[in-house]
Amino acid sequence: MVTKQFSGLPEDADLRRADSLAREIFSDVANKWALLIIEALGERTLRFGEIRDEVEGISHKMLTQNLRMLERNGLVERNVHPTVPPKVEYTLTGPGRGLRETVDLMCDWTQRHLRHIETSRDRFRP
Amino acid sequence: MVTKQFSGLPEDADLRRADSLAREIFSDVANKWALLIIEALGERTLRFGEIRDEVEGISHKMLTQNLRMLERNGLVERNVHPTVPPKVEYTLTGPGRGLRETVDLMCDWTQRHLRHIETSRDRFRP
DNA sequence: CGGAATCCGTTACGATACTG
DNA sequence: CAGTATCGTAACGGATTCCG
Repeated sequence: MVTKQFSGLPEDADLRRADSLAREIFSDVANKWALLIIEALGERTLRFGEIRDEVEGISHKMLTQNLRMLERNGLVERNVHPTVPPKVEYTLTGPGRGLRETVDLMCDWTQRHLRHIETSRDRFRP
Repeated sequence: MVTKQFSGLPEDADLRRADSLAREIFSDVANKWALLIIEALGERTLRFGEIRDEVEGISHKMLTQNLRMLERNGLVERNVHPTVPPKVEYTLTGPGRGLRETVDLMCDWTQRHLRHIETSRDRFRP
């Protein structure tokens, strides 16, 4: 994606734009908290507090921050119920579920290689 | 993966260990630079400088740092040729190539949703 | 050329407190 | 309950320099 080389020609202008957009999105999405939130949501609709309970170790602040980012990119849908106390629900959108599939695979990969990585770490001498 | 709830029973001890190990690995791997390096390597063997040229925007420091981390986790193999000037080559290991497949999918996903995300961003009012 | 170490500004992040 | 704001600290990350 990001590894293309461009000439100075004006025709490349939109290619450059697409490429830097791709990089932006990738940077947004390729981070620990975002991926764990997406994984936690899965096919379900969860409230703010429920996500916080699922994603262990995440702080209130990081959760809101990442949820806003995911919403901005159209990967999660935010539904506010005007009740008191407030109830806010989050759901993955179509594209969000698509991304989730790749995160699933990454989690599977992690599980499959726990042992290999553990022993590799033990062997590793800087 | 990370979303399990444990009781206080001693039998859960190794489950906890595996879980926290999984989290560690996930945190290592789910970051922008690591994934871009893995993507850049692909099936090829590349020298340090070649990777730096492929992964645009990465600094000398971030590259060495992430390569060390990937090596420690057994995802890349590092080969030093004792010449002068030195020549150091990096290749994905088996597990590394496995992870790369999931990164490929994530890159594909990014490309497929460029437009959707772009318009979602335009619409988004905080 | 690749790597380590240094300096230093920027961001990430947690803790806390306050609002509707 | 969810969100915003503020503050302090720790980690990130870039630029630079020196070494094999």
